[in-house]
Amino acid sequence: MNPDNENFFEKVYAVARKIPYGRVTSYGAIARYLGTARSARMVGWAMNACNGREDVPAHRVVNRKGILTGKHHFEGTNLMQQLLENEGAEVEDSRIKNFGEIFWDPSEELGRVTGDKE
DNA sequence: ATAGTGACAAAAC
DNA sequence: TGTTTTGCCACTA
Repeated sequence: MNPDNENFFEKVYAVARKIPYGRVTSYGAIARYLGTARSARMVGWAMNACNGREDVPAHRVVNRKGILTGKHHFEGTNLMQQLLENEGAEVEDSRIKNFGEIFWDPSEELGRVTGDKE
């Protein structure tokens, strides 16, 4: 199946699901991987729709500052933060302290296609 | 088809 | 230095 066949949202979910445990990424990173770097807002919006999708770890997706911008959309007030801390992330004041350490870039980890990097 | 929105991002002030 | 504004693209009404 071609991911292109899926809607933009589905693509976002696909990448979000690929986020490894204890890692986080930014909306822009996902958007860029999808080829729509300027639609970072769409990524976040897709997350909003993913509210009912437990398959999508939206709590691992934050803005480029490592701030849990979308925590307001979760059930509790700090549910998103709790989940991240549970995964080993150092979160304080709704912000990931070691964001730069656990940051996971899809375009880097997933690598592009062909597998032939060089 | 038009208008409005939205969990971002980066530039401008 | 922090705050404000625009841009951006895809989706919904």
